[in-house]
Amino acid sequence: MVRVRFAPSPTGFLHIGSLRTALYNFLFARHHGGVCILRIEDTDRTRFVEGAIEEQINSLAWAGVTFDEGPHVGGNYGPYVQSERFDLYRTYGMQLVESGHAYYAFDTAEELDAMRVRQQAAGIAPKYDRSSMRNQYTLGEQETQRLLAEAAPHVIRLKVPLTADVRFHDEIRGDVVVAGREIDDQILLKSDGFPTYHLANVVDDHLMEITHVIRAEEWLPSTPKHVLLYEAFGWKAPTFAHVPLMLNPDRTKMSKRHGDVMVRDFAAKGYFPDALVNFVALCGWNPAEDREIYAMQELIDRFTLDRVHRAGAVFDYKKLEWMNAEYLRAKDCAALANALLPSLEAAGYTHREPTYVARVIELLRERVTFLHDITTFGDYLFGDTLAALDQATEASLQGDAALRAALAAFRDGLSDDILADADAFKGLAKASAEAAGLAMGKFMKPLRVVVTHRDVGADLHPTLQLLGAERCKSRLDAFLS
RNA sequence: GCACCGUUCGUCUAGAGGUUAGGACACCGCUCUUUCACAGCGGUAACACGGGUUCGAGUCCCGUACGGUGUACCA
Repeated sequence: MVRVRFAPSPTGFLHIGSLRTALYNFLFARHHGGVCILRIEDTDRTRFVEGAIEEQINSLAWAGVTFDEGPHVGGNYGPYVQSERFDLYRTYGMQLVESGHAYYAFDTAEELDAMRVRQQAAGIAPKYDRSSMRNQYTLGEQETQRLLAEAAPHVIRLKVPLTADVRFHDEIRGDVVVAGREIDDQILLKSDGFPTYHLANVVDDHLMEITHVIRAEEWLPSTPKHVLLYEAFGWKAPTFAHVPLMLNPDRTKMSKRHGDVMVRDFAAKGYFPDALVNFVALCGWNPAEDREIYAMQELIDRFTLDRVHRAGAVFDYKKLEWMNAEYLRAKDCAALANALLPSLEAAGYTHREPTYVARVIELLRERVTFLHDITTFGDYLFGDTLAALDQATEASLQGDAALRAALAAFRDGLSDDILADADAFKGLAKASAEAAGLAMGKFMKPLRVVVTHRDVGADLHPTLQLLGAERCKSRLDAFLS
């Protein structure tokens, strides 16, 4: 049985990169009929943000990523919040001390800083120096016990075997080998008693029977420590898969400075969740087909780890926009109308009967990226108070006698019957223009401007048809008067 | 600095020794459209570099360069 987990820390909103990691876990689990687990990694109390857990779960749910086990749904492997598993980590950490795989260290932050400064000055890699710092080995058993007895602040560190290489297989990157001498004696239990990520994730992944650890590439360098921990405990390590990072245009780790990066930002901007999921799924993975649009179930059917790309992927906002527009064009207009209704009401528009709104959407959606664009793009269809025309345009239109004559003739001939028939509409427009000695091009454009106060929009005939003869006439009258 | 990972059009990618190196976004044309868009058609544009291995290398090996990540009592 495949069991995977997405393990965010509650330090803020859900990052788009985290969404993708969660999505890959979700797709992998569903593809294999396995279990997808949400685990909260809140072992750093200083970075905890109130409400972040709920916020992240909401973003995930919005995107359609759901969990079979987690703090919000329960499960047989709980609790799913690490701070509620506090005692567990101490127990396992001590087990390692007893078996000789970990040890006590008493160094202060200042002493550690000094050590690093020394090492950098000497041109060597900053790494805990087990033989010169204040720890169980340098202090001796007696002194260690004495310090512990008087409750001196201390941490538990992993005793990394210096001689052997650590090797593991990554499903995406292949075999990875790191020399033991390169690996730091990582702190396992902090002086506040909380575990570090490294201890907690290994203990929990084992206890929760996680089979595949699918996480971001930034974890690759610390994976050897985790492998060492599994070995020290005598546990079988899960299969690792480190997915590539999502990048800024300058190829650094995706961050705020280059645009929106939080899932809620994308939602607020008007992206459809299925479009965002579709896009993000294809950012670093693809099923090798000549198509781009995939529904969630289609992603599930196709998702495999061996098709995850190895290099980081620059996040292309332009392509995301294109994809959102694709979804906008494909969705059911009645449903879209329902979704648009609240903002139409908020904007105070008068014409917002659902079937009418659906027809407006049908007419205009080919021209916009977001559903809410239609609110402003089609304002002349929803309301009868038109956007102000700029002075120069107004003046030149008003000053054109031939145009006024043509518009008047058009106005007089207009009826819903005429609008119901494309040929009849065209005939009327043509007759009106010609009678005033106007070329069609000199008539149709101004007609659009006068009726909609905009120079771009959908085809004029269906637009006027949607408006109805009455509303068209009153706008023409307003101009002519 | 050191460790690890990576490198195919501007971007996302296909490619698992023999391809005119394919698709998508973006960009540029043309067609359609009495507007803008959509759509259709067409175009510009890539195997980082150097050595091997091989009859043959984008594909395999080794270097180099460049980039990223990591290097915390953060995850």
